[in-house]
Amino acid sequence: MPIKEAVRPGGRSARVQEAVHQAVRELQAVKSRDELTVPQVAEHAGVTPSTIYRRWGNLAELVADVSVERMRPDDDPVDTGTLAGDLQAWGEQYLEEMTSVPGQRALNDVMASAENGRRERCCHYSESLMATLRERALSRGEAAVPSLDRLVDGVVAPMTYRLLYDRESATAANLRRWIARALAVEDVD
Amino acid sequence: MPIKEAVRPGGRSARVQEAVHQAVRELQAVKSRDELTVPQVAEHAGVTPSTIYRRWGNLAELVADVSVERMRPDDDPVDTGTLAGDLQAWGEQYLEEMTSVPGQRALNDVMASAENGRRERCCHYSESLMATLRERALSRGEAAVPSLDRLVDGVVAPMTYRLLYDRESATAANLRRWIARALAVEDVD
DNA sequence: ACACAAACGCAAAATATTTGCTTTACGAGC
DNA sequence: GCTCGTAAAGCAAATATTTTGCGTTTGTGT
Repeated sequence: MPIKEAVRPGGRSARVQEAVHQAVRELQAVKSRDELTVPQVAEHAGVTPSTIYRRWGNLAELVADVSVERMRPDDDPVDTGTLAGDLQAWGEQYLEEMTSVPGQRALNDVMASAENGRRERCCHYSESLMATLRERALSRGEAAVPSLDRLVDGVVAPMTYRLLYDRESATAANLRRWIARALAVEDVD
Repeated sequence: MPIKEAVRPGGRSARVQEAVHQAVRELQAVKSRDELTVPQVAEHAGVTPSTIYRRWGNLAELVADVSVERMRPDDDPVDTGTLAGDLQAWGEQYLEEMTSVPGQRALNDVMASAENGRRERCCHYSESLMATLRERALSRGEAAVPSLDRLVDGVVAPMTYRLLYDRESATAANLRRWIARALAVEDVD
C-alpha cells in the first residue's frame, strides 16, 4: 500500500478527475451555467461522457464538486491580535469572495447539490475556522471569549443567511455589527 | 379587464399550472427526486412535455416552483401573549415542518433553483412574519422589542443555517436559546 | 511477474429536450 | 353576441443527452 493520501490514489483516476475539474473551471469562465453540458466538459477534458456520468452522476454534482474545492480555504487566517479583528478580517475576505460573480455561482452550485454531505462539508470549513480563531483568542488570554456555538450562530449564520437570501446586506458594516453582538452578549439560558 | 387577481388569470393557463403542480405533488409522494422526469409529470398532468419546458424551463425550476408554494404560510401565526412565546410557537412548527422528509426535500428543491428571486421570495415569508410578530409585540406595549434586523439575524438566520447545514441541531431547545439571546442583547454599535 | 478489480473507452439504445408550425382558448373592442 | 388578435398549448420531427453492455486499460496487492 502506497504511503500517499488514501483520498488521492494518484493513478489514472486522479488524472481524470483533475482533467475534468480543470475543464469545468475553464469552461465556466466562458459559459454561463446552463450553457454548460456534460458532453462539452467531457470533450474539453479529453474523456468520454460516460466516464463523467458514472463518476459524478450528472452535471449538478460535478460542478458542485468543483465548487466545494474552490471554497476550501487555502491559507491560514491572518492574526490581527484580537478575536474581533480576526473575525472581521476573515469575514471581509469571505464576503468579498462570496459576493463576487464566480463566488455566487460556486455558492449556488454547492447548494444545488443533492449529494448528502456536500453542503455540510462546505460549511464545516467555516466552523472549524471559527474554532481556530477561538483557540487563538483563548491562548492569548482574551476575556469573554464566546462559545463556538455562539460564534457560529452569531456570525457565520447571519453571514450565510444574507449571502444566500439577501446579497445586498452581506456587507462589511453588517459584519462588524454581528461580531460586536456576538462578543457582547452575556450568557443567557 | 376582469377584477380577478392579475396574478391568477383564471383561464386555461391557470388550469394547466394547477394540473402540473398537482401532478408533481402526487408523483413526489411516490418517487424519489431523481426518478422524477418531465415527460412523466407531463403525462400524469395530461399536458405535453413541451408545455412544461416552455413554461418552466426544466424540472428543477418546476419542482422549486411547487415547493415554494408549499412553504407559503397558510394560516396566521398564533398569539401567545408575548413576543418570546410567539417566536417559539412559530419556530417550533417551522422546524418541525422543515425537518420532515418532505420539508427537507422542499428546502433542497428551492435551494437548487437558479431562477433569480425564488429563494429570496421564500425567505421573505419568514421576514415578513417576523415583522408581524414584532408589530404585535409593539402594540401590546412590550418593552425592549428588538429591531427587525436583530430578529432576522438572531432567530431566522441560525434556524435557517442549522436547517441547511446541520439538521441535528435544528431543535426546539436551540430555538429557545436563540430567542432568549435575541431578546436579551443590549444595543451594540 | 501475475492476477484481480476498478475505472475508462466505445458505440448502440433509450430518453429527454428543443423547435417550427398548427391549433385552441381567452380577452378586448365593437 | 361576434370577431379578431394574442398568448399558450398541442403535435411531431430533429437534436441532444443520458444510460448501458462489453471489451480494454491501468493501477494495486501478492
